[in-house]
Amino acid sequence: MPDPSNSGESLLFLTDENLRKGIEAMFFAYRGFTADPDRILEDMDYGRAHHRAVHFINRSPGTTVGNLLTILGVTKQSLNRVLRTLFDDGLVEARVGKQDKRERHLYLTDKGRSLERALSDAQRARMRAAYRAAGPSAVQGFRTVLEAMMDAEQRRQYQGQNQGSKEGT
Amino acid sequence: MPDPSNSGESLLFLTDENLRKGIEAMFFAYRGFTADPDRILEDMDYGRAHHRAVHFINRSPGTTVGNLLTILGVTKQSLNRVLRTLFDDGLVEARVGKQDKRERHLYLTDKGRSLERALSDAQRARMRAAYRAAGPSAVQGFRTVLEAMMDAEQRRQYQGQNQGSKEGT
DNA sequence: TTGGAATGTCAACAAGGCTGACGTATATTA
DNA sequence: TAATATACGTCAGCCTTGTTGACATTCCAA
Repeated sequence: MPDPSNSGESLLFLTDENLRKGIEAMFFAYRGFTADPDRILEDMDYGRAHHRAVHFINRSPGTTVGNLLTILGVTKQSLNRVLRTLFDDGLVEARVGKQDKRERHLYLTDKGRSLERALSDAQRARMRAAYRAAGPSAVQGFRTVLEAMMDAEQRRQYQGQNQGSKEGT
Repeated sequence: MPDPSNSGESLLFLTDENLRKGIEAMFFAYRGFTADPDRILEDMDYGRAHHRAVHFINRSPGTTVGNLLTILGVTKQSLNRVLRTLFDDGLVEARVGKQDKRERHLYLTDKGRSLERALSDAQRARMRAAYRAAGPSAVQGFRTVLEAMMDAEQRRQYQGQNQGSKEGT
């Protein structure tokens, strides 16, 4: 809660001009945000889609294909194309579920972990530089605004790992 | 400058875990950020690329094709495909430069302005809600971190409109 | 046992990136 | 003035990553 006491006083930060600035900040910053991993990826034969898959499999080892579909918000056909190349290249392995044998639980292999490491090192380096330059309280604000910008569904994914449907692994 | 006085004390905000959270926040928030305009666009035959073009032409009326290429960071072939449909549909018009007749200066038509308005209204509404929920100081931090996350080149575009090469219009 | 869920896969398509090559004004410079 | 460089457009072809639709398999649960 942002302090509703100053009604009319400092609502200046809601100016259209300020909002436009925020919009462009998102646009330009997102470019920077993806630039470093993109450079690494284009040397291999991978793209951003592979990065996302690898990231979330690393975050929640043993997650199912269905979970991943929900998080990434793409169709299974699209995800499957990406996963297949990751299987073929030995970066990800799928184990048939013990309880439910229809499910495939996804894990990074050593090779997969090492790619993940390379990608996230690069991305974290930029994030760390930005955090350091901005300072802790700015970071706090950064996270607060981004969180408020998400759809409710995404916010749940972001905050709780996941809660609604199924518990990964 | 973030206050270098607390060395070692509150550097906790630079944790890998915190950075990972920031990374995912960017990912999920960007989805929300583009969701509303995307919904409008898919009803017409346009995509995000059209949105970006329209946005920046609106921001800097009379900007040249070359300027737009720099800002958007795409190839002229890619931009041209988008611009052509915008011309054909009467959303954007190009005027031959007075000083340099090789240049085309881009302007939104009334129709273009009305699409731009619809798109940016939607996007601003979400941004406004996020800003309001987060409060002014969070917004300050949000902008600071995003700015620090940009490449130097993009930061120049973001801050000064543009300075290095050519003055738009 | 039967319906539906979870998954995989084939095929076709579209948007929007990219490269390379070429053409045409127009400007600038030697 | 002639040569070169710039701004822009366009044709052709390629790639990634998204989409829909259809269909098969396996398995859970009522």
